[in-house]
Amino acid sequence: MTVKSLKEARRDQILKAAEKVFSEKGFQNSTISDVAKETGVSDTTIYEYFSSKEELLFSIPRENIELSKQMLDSHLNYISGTTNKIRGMIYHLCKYYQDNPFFASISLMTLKTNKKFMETDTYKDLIAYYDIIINVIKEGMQTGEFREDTDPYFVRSVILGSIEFVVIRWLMYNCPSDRTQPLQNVDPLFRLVMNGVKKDKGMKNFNFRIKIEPDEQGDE
Amino acid sequence: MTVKSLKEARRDQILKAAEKVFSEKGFQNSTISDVAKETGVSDTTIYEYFSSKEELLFSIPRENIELSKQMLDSHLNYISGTTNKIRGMIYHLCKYYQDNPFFASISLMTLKTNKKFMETDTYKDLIAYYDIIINVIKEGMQTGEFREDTDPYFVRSVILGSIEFVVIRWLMYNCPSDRTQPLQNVDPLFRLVMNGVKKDKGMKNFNFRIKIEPDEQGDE
Amino acid sequence: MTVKSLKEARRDQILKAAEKVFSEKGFQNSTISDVAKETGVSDTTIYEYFSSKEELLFSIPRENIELSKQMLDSHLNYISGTTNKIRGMIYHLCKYYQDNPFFASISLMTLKTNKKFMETDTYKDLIAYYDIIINVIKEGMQTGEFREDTDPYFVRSVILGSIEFVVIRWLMYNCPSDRTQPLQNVDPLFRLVMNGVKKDKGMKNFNFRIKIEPDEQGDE
Amino acid sequence: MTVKSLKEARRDQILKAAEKVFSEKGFQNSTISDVAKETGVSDTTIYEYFSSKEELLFSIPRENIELSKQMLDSHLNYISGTTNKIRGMIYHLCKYYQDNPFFASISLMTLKTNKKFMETDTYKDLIAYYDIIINVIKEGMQTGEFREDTDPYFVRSVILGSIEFVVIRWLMYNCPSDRTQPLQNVDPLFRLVMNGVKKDKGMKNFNFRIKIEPDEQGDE
DNA sequence: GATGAATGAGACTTCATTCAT
DNA sequence: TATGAATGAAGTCTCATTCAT
Repeated sequence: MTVKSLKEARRDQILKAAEKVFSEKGFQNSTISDVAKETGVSDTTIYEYFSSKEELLFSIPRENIELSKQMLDSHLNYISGTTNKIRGMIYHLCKYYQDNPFFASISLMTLKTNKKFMETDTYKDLIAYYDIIINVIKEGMQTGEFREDTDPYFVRSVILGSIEFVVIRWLMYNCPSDRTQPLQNVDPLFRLVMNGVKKDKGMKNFNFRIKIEPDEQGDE
Repeated sequence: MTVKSLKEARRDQILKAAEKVFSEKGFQNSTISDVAKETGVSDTTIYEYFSSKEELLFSIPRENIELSKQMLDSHLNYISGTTNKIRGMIYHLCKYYQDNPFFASISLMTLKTNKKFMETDTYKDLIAYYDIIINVIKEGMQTGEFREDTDPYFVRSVILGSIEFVVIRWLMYNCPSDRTQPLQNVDPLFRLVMNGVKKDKGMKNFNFRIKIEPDEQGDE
Repeated sequence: MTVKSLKEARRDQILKAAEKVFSEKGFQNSTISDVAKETGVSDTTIYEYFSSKEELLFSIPRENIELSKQMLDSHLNYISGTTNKIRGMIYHLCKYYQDNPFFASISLMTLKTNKKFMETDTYKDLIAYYDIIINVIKEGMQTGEFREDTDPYFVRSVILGSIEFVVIRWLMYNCPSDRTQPLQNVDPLFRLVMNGVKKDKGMKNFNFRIKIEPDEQGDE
Repeated sequence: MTVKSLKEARRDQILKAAEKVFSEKGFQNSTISDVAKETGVSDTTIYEYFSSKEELLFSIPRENIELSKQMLDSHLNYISGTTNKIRGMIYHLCKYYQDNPFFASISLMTLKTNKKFMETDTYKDLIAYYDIIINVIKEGMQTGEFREDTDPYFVRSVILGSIEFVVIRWLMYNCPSDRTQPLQNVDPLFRLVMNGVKKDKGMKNFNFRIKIEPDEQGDE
C-alpha cells in the first residue's frame, strides 16, 4: 500500500482532468487552459507536472495500461484452458474500454494514429501487453487445442480490430447504454474466433479417414 | 467521355495534393500553405475552390467513395453466390486501401474519428456503401448459404474492424511491401468469417456417406 | 436630351448598385464582388469603369450633388424673399435625403468622416453647394430681413447639423415611415432658425409707443 | 480613493492607446498591432484584456460616458433655473468633446454610425445620458419658463446635431485652436435655442394692453 | 509550490486587384 | 468589351509556453 505524496495526487488530478477534456473535445481542440480549468489549477501549474501538452497526452495511457494489464493477469490466473483464456481476454478488453470511455477515446481516437506516440516507452508497454494474446494463442496451438495453421498475429488483429471498431462506433455515438455497448460483442466475437482457430472436435478426438462417395441423388 | 473543365481539373489537382499532404503530415499539422505548395498554386487559390480547410478535407472522400462503390458493384456483377461475394468485398476493400494509401490514411486516421464529418452527406454515402455488406450477408441467409442466427451487423463489424486494423498498422509503418500488406489478410479473413457464418457444408449441402476406417499410419 | 452611351448606362448601373450595397452593408464591409453581383456583372468589369473601390465610392455623390443642386436652384427661382428661401432650402435638403436614403447613408455615414474624400473635387462641389445657404442668409442680412449680428456660418451649421442628425437617426432605424421622417422636422427647424435670425417685426420694423394701462379684467 | 490593480491599469493603458490610434487612423484602418505598439505591449496582450478588436472599440466610450455624466450632474447641481441648465449642458457637451478629441472622434465618427454598437449596453447608457436634456426641457415647460408647444425631442436634436456638426468639422480639420473650436458655439447655440423655447419675458411678467400709435417720424 | 502576466509564432481567411483570353 | 482565374498582402485571433513574483 503506497501513500501517494501530494505531488502524486495533484499529478493524478491533472491526468484525470486531461483524460476527460481530451476525450470530450479531442486533443487538438483542447487547450492547456481547458485542462487547467477542469483540474482547478492555473495553466502554469500544469507545466510543473508535465513538460508539454504532448507529454501530458502520452502520460495518460501509462497507468491505464498497467492497470488493465494487472487486472487481466489477475483474471487469467483464475482461468485454465486457452479457450477460456481467449474469452477472458476478449471480455476484459471490452469491459475495460466500456468502463473507461475517456481512456478508450484517447487511446483509440488520438494515440492510435499518432506516430510520435509509437516512439514512446508506453507504446512498447502496449505492444507487450497485446503480446499476451499472442502467447495465449500459441499456447493453445502447443496444447493442441488450436489448429496448427493458425496465424496468431492475424487472429489478434481480428480480435483487436473488431473490438476497436465497435468501441469507436460506440464512442462516436456518445456511449449509449444499449445493445451497441462493447460488452455485447464479447460472445459473438469469441465464437467466431473459436470457430476459426479451434480444431474440429470430431477431427480432434478421432483419427479417421473420410471417403466421400458421390451421392446418387445429388443435392445442390 | 467527359471533358473536364479547367476548373474541375484544378479542383482535382488540389484534392490530390491535399490528400497527399494531409495523409503525410496529418490534417491538423498540415497548413493550407502546404497544400498550396504541393498543388503549385497560391494559398488563395485553394479558397477559390474550397471554402475552408475543413471543407477541403471533407471533399476528399467523396470521389473515392463513389469510385470504390462503382468498382465494387462492377466486380460483384461478375460473381455469383454470396460466399464468393463476401470474398469479393473483402478483397476489394483491402485492395482499394492498399492502392490508395493516402485516401486510406485520411479516411481511417482522420475522418473516422471526426464528429463533424458524421454530419456530412458524404458520411451518409459511406454508410450506404457499407450497407452492401449487410445486404450480401442477408442474401446469404435467405438463400440458406449462411446460418440463420448470423448477425449481419456483427459480421460486418468484424470484417471492417479487422481490415481497418491491419490497414492502419500498415500505414503507421509507412506502407511496407511485405506480408503486412492489407491484401495478405484477404483469405485468412474470408476463411474466418466463412467459418462463422456458413452452414456446415457437409451437413447441409451434400448428402454423403462416411466410412470411418481405422487409420493404420496415425495422423500428424 | 442626351442619349446615354451604353458605356454611360453601364457606369450608372454600377453606381446605383454600389450605392445600394455600400449603403446597406457599409463601405468597409462591402466587397467589389458584392457590387458586381448586385450589378449583374463580373468583378473585373467594375474595374473597367472605376479604377478602385475608393474611386467608386467617391463617384457616388457627384451626380447626386449635381442633381440636388439643380433641383434646389430651380425651386429657389420660384421663391422670393430670403425667409421663404430658407424654408425652401431646409425642405429640399430633408426631402432629398428622405427620397434618397442610399445616398444619404453614404454621404452622412461614410463620406462625411472620410478625410480622403475631403481632397476630392466632389467635396469642393459639396462645399460650393452648401454656400448657397450662406449666400441666402447674407442676402437676408443685406435686405434687412435678418439681424445684422447673424453669423451665417453658425446658422448654416445649425441647419445642416440638425438635418443630418435627424437623418442619421432615421437611417439607423432603417428609415421608418413615421414621425421620425426627415421631412417632419422642416417647419420646426425653420421656425427655430427664423426666431434666431429674423429681426423682431414689432421691435424693428415699426416705431410705436406703448402705453401700459392697468388691466382691469386680469389676463391669464 | 481606489487603488487600481495592475490589471486595471494595464487595461486603461490599452484603452487610452486604442482611443488615440482609432481616432487618428480610423477604426477600420487601425490594426491590433498598432494599438499594441502604442500601448507598448505585444499584440497578444491586447487579447488578454479584450476579446476582440470590436470589443475594444466598444469599451472606449463606457468610461467617457460615465465621466461626462458625472461631471455634468455635478455642474448642474450648481445651477438653478432651467435656462441656465440648458446653457450648462451645451457648454459641457462642447467642452467635453473639445477636451477629449480622441473620444469625440471615435464617438462621432465611428460609433455613431455603427449598428452593432446600438445593441450594446453602453449605447443604452448614452441614450440615458442624453435624456438629461429632455428632462431639463420638460422641467422648463412645467415651470412655465419654456413655451408649452416646445417639442423637447426636436430641441434636443437641434442641440446635439449642431454640436456634433461643428465638432466633426473641427476634428476633420485636425482640431485647430481657432474660432472653429467647439466651445465658440456655446453661446450662439444657447441663444438660438432659447429664442425658440423661451416665453417672451414681457408677455410673461406683465399683463398689459398695447395701443400702437403710428410713429410720426418713421424709421428705417 | 503556484500563478498572474505576457508573448512569439503562426494559422486561417479575406479581398482588392491584375492578367490573359 | 467582358471575364475567369489567380494572387499578394495583410489582419485577426489562438495557444503553448515562459518568467518573475
